[in-house]
Amino acid sequence: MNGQKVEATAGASCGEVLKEGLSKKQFKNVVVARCGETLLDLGTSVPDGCTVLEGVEAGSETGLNVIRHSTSHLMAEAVKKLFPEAKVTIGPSIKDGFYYDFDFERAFTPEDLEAIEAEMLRSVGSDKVFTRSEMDIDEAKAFFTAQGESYKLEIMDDLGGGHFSLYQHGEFTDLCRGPHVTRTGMLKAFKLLSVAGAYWRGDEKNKQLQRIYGTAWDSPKALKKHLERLEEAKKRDHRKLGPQLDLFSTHEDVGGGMILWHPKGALVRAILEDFEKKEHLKRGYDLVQGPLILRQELWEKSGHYDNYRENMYFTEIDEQRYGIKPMNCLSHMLIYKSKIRSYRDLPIRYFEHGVVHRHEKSGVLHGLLRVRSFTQDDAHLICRPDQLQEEIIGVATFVKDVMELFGFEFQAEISTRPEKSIGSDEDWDRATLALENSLKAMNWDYEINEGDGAFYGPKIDIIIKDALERRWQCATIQCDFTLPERFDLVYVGEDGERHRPVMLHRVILGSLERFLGVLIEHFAGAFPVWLAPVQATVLTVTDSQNDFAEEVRLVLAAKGIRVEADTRNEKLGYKVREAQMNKIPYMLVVGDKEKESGSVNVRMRHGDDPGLMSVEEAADMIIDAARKPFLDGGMSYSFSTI
RNA sequence: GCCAGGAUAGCUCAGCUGGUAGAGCAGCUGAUUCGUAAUCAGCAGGUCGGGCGUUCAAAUCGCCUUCCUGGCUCCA
Repeated sequence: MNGQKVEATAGASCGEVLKEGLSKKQFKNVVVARCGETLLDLGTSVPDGCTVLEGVEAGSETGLNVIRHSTSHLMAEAVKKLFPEAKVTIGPSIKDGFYYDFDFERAFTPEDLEAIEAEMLRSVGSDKVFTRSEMDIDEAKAFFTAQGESYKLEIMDDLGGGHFSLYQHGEFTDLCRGPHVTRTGMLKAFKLLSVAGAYWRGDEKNKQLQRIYGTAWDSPKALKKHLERLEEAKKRDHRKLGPQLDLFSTHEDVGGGMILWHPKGALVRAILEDFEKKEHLKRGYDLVQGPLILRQELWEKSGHYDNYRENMYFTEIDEQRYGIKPMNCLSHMLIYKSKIRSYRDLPIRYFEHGVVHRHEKSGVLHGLLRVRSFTQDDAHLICRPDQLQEEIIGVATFVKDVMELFGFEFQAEISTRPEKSIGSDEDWDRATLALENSLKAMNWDYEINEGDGAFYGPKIDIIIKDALERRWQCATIQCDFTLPERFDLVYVGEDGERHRPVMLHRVILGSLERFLGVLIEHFAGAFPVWLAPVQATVLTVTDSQNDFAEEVRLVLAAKGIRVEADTRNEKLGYKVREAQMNKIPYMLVVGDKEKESGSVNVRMRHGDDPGLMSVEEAADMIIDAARKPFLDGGMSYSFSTI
């Protein structure tokens, strides 16, 4: 750890060696040892040939993983003690904590969790030692058969191999790779959080187990901080802030996954849509618009009927079946097909804010982030194969410009061919390569998700995170060589022959609903000035300034600023508080002094106080603030209600 | 869809083991004319998510259903 040299006697344990080489304080903080890439229990003897042995600190990422994993064993011990009939399955460490899945007849209740936690604390109090042992497969099988732990037998069959390691502390022994902390006394900062159903091996067809989630840290202080962070994130939750700021609501009678947009929320949407329409036109897209329902035959032809029928809404009238669109591509292709296209016409880029309906399973609905009716900023790019890469780069650049405008960090993932898919291997390879090359040309980092592509082609997904660090896909760029085939899209080439174009599906914000949900959390409801539904509010001190306030309001409104005047018979502090809670960027206070001099006293929502200025100056300041984010990115945009 | 938990006034919540509802804020009315996060007083507001049942009696117990929440599975 400190580069100290220690003469180790043969067969000495990692713990003994580290104790020698480290100060008492340092050693106390060590949970496991590391030799090269290998993690070792402190009780394990130093392996032959290991020349550099490091101590892994409790607070490090690796250290926390070990603590969380050990805490999951601690929990399993407590569960087995309280509920001996429960069968254990798996219990890994995860981000910020751990879980363990149990097969148990009855559901665990919140009271059970309390009891389990109390039992865990008792085990910590008796400071039991974690010991590792090894068994060959027959021995191990006999052991777990005797314990009645059938899931462990299944796991061993899966893993194969002749030897298994087991970890025991107190009465509880688990099949486990390790490593673990040395004593239960080292686990002192954890909390059980929730119970949830989880399928054995993540497969819907298997039995549903009960998963208990918990969080664990290296110190009570770190635990407390984490719990506070969760509280903080809850305050930013768009499901709380949205209705609070009067942006949207839902209603039981409307149905699950359906959003009602109130005036302020609808205004924010309108601004976003207006910005996007203008930006698309600048970047060589055409605006198009298709109908909400299309005949079922069309969905059969596209393959959606076969692949996604169970997620589509249908309706019938005059003995004609219609599908409510879950995607916008069909209309766009039919627009393309409305006349003969030359190679000179390509690329063609059709853009639409398309409202789509998808019957998402009831359990997945989640605020604005997963709904059944939403608007996509959808485009279809139809191009020659030689233009494919350039088009992908164009879209990726567009995505980057927009994400930077909002200040989002994002991750890119490429998804390759899934099992259930159509098209030739050659097409898939070519398209996947084009996606990869484009991201390389953009200098983006990306991960590869093998087999995660759409059934008709590979894709790039852009992932952003919500307040609780849950990941949501927004932008996506998908290659498609199936639909051009099925719909017989063609263009006439230089050679006078008919050729097959390539199609890209892509969205930038993705679902406007989802994007707004993430935006609300990202800004904690305090939208940037250009998006704020109300940009300024004029606050009077007493009603003798009401006339002047109305004058000020009219001056700003005439310049296109979204402004209100609060002339209610309330004290100034009351009005300031309310404006602040509504996250209105500018408060323009007018009292007798301001009325006299034709000025306003400006206060900003985060407490900044630019002070006294003329009405004109205030208007310019607001307009500049609204334009700034675009100028920074080399774009320009203004939304005006006049 | 599956497992679990929940729904009481516009909002946040109280209402013990059944005796047919209560607070604060918001709203309305009045007083107050006030300088940067809550002025005071009064008034009004709920078929306790919906339906069925048990009971002399249901917000409270049981069943069904809608919606929400935490996960799992899924996400063209």
